[in-house]
Amino acid sequence: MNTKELILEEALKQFSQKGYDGTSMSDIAGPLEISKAAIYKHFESKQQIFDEIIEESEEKYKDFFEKLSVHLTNGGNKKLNKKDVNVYADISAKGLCENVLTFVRFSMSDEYSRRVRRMLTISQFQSKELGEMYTKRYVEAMLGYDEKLFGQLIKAGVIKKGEPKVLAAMFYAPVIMYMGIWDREPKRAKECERAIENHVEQFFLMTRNKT
Amino acid sequence: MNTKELILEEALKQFSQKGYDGTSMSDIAGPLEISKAAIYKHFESKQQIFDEIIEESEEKYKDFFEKLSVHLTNGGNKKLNKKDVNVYADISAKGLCENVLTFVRFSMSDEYSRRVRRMLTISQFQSKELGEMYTKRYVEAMLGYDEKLFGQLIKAGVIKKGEPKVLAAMFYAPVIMYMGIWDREPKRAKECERAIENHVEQFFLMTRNKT
DNA sequence: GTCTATAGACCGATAGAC
DNA sequence: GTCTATCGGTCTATAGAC
Repeated sequence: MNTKELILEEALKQFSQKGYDGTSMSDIAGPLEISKAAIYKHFESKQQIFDEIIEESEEKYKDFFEKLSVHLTNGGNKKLNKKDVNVYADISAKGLCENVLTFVRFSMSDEYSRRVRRMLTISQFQSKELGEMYTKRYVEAMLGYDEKLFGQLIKAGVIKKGEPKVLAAMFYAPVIMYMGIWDREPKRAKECERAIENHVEQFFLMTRNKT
Repeated sequence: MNTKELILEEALKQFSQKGYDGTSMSDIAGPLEISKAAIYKHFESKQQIFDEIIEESEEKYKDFFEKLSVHLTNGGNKKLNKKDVNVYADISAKGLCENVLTFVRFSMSDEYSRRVRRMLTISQFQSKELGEMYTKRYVEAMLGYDEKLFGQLIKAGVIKKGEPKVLAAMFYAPVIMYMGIWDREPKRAKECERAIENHVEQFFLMTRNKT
């Protein structure tokens, strides 16, 4: 790994722990055992380091989310005959659960994801752009995905009637909530993981139509 | 208002916007048109200002939440005969809605509450204590309250069966989620308020037993 | 309890040698 | 592309006059 990438990695680590203002150039240079001056051969300013971290994370996030959403985009564009509906819908219901659990497990175990999320959490009020980015990434992306899928599941009669948007919030918001506790209090990781699994399971028991 | 209180007020304003490290003593002294040195006649250090804000907010928070929870503590200890159950439960269901909407409206319109919540949001990873305080105040307090009430509503047969804890999360987590968007993007206030009202309404349509 | 002045440390960023 | 040395500025906090 070259020096520039090492700087980005260390800066993210520091920013996510102590925030932008709480992190000095020495804090970044120190653990890498280089001088502050060396950093300025790779970046114009401290702000530029922050900006590049955000930019890089945006690309990685998009890649991850595209892969995660593959099933939906397939299903959404396909016209189904009546025989297919139940099979497809059943897969979608299971897919929804697996999907959100995959998202949670990756988001909470991957150190890079955790650091970016922490950094954005403590920087969300720094600018309009960062606030909007936070909402899009950690709220609306999954919420919009779930909303579409719930729309399909309702049509297919797999789950009881309801507004897809409300259902999506009832399904996904508790997941965000427990991830927040998990981030703030890592010792409660197991408890939060179980709570999320239990929530996902109970949600489908409660909303699923008996057939 | 005396100088010490003015300093606490201005410091909270600054901390909630720019964070602890992003706020200097000059930032606090400037708007009050006093010198930095004057602040040190009232506080030993910048950290002490922060600590006193937290301490003061804890008291105010407890007072507010006690008042909000009055109905529950009455109902929880009272033994009800069968005739009372339906009346009481119906009041509780309405009370739950009114309760959470009162909480939301106050939390989002009161400038002091907004500032404390913003400050804690961007400080939640600074220490174990602040992280735990955030969870208790903005997640577990209401969640625990709702859980107890859902337990009663299930017993009374007002709403369909389900784990009270899961129901409480499905009810309250979307509220937190929309409050988060509201805080980050104030121009979406109306949209978030409507979303919360709609969620609360739909939730009871979906979970209520037909009698 | 307020001020001006300043100590002393640290900040982000640069100059110039190698 | 790394270093040492340093610049100009800001930081928290204090000293001492009024």
